[in-house]
Amino acid sequence: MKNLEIAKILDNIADILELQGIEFKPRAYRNAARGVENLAEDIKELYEKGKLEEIPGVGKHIAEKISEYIKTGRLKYYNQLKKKIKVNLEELNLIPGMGPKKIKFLYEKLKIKNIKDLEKAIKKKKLQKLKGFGESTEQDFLRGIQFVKSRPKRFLYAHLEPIVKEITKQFSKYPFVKKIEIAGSFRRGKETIGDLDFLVVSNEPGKVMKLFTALPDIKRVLAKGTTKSSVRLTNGLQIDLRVVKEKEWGSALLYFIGNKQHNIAVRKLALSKGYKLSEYGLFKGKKWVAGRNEQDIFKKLKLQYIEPELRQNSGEIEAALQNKIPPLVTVQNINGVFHNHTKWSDGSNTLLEMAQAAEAMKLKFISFNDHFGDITIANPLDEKRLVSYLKEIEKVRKKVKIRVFSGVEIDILKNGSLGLSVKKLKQLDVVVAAVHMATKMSEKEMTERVCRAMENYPINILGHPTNRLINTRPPYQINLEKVFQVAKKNNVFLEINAAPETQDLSGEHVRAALKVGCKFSLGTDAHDTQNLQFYNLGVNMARRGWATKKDILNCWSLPRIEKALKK
DNA sequence: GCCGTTTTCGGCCCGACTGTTTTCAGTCG
Repeated sequence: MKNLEIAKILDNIADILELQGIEFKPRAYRNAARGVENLAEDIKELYEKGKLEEIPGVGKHIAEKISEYIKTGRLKYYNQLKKKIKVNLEELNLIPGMGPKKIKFLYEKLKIKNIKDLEKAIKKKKLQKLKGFGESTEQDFLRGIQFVKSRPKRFLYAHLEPIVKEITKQFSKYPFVKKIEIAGSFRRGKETIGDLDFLVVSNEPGKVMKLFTALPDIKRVLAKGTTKSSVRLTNGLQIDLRVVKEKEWGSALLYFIGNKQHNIAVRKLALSKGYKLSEYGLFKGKKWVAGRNEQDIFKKLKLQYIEPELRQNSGEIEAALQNKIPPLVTVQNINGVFHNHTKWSDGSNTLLEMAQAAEAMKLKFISFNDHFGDITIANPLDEKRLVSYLKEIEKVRKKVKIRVFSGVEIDILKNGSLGLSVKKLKQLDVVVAAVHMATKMSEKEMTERVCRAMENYPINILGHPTNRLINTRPPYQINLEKVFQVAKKNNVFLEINAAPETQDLSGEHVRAALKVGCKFSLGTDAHDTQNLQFYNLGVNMARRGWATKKDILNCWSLPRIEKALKK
């Protein structure tokens, strides 16, 4: 898919136009970039159908440019723009506090083209002599350069969850903190988080600011205002906190949860209905009409309530206008978890310990799927050990009150076959099949490999369908559209793998698969008892993909699950 | 360059914070 590639080019064009001081056009290109980015389908298909102008933000001229790029692999307009500018925009833009105006000014005055030039100029104290710049600007940029060079990757949701809970708990203790909630991408349940955004209601914002800027592990206070401050922790994490009045809570939450594109779209909708929306409330002229809670604002705008996970301006507003937002699956809907490992392969707890942990978590079932096959690094089961494994599971069943499913996570081999016969696979409750090795195939080969397995073996669940590892390993090349269709046809549940660094399928993929009519299974892929708790991450992905409890196997009743697993 | 329940022309989300100023431009979210 060229979607992201094209979105990036449109963004770059916007950057260059902005640098040239052109107004509004950059915004048009950015809107188009967001439209392309949010597409659920391959842009090439739209191009072939002549439907590029149906993309939000794409009109006649941008459609022509996209066509040219798809057709020829090049874009004249973009190349000409790039020739005109001499600076490394992308690089300089990364520095906090550096924007198009300053980049242009610094190039005109000091011929600064990139970070290296900037560093040199600062060392020679050249910047502070310029109008509008000073010594502290120099220091800010220097720190910014350091930050860019040692830039932390985006944080995993699971790694920030304890910090979010701790800060919320600590702040709630103080009587001057009436309310505190997390907003931003964390609240939207994204798999990775850039920074944390907290929202607080208090009559004494000064005290809150003081408390906030005195958090432990702060490396630097980035901004300290009367109602809004930012800090950076020693681990590189930025945290923003804003204090609002009780009356503004709803409008502020809406604003702070975002995302930005969603906010802009809602504000535009408000405008079209004669209102003005900001973090301070919904206004008719100068009159405040709503803002105490989010529901009031949605009601005034004649919108169905939109769950935070859906807020990214990818159709949720249109759906809410027609009351078509489905009831999203919740953590409480999850009755049990699939795809768990034990000491029998590469896990670190016994079958019994894992089952007891699941029972203690009030789950109604657990499914054991230790590795089977050639993945030697994971100490896989073979046919002989599988017999003992199943006997052991039988013993565990007598010691816990929850349903214990037997099964394996079996490798999908290079040619699309599995290392166990159809007959033996049918004796297992739950067969998870997944690709683990020989992952560097072409898209066509990989797609055929996975589809062939689903067509020829009694597979219940296709494990981690793209095999990505966030921040570490890209997904393998595979035509998911095709995989979804074959999965649907063969009644294979698609896994939403909930392991913190996996979270595969992603929300976007879940949504695409739902459109095909697929069903899902939430797998914890736990390798110890601690990891069992992370099924909420899978729920995040499911919710971001618009899934309801009807779409997720884990939410069904046990008799219905057993029936669905029959091969 | 895009878009339309007042518009095919004339708008384009909105406000806080910072640094360098003395009233504001630039950046950020």
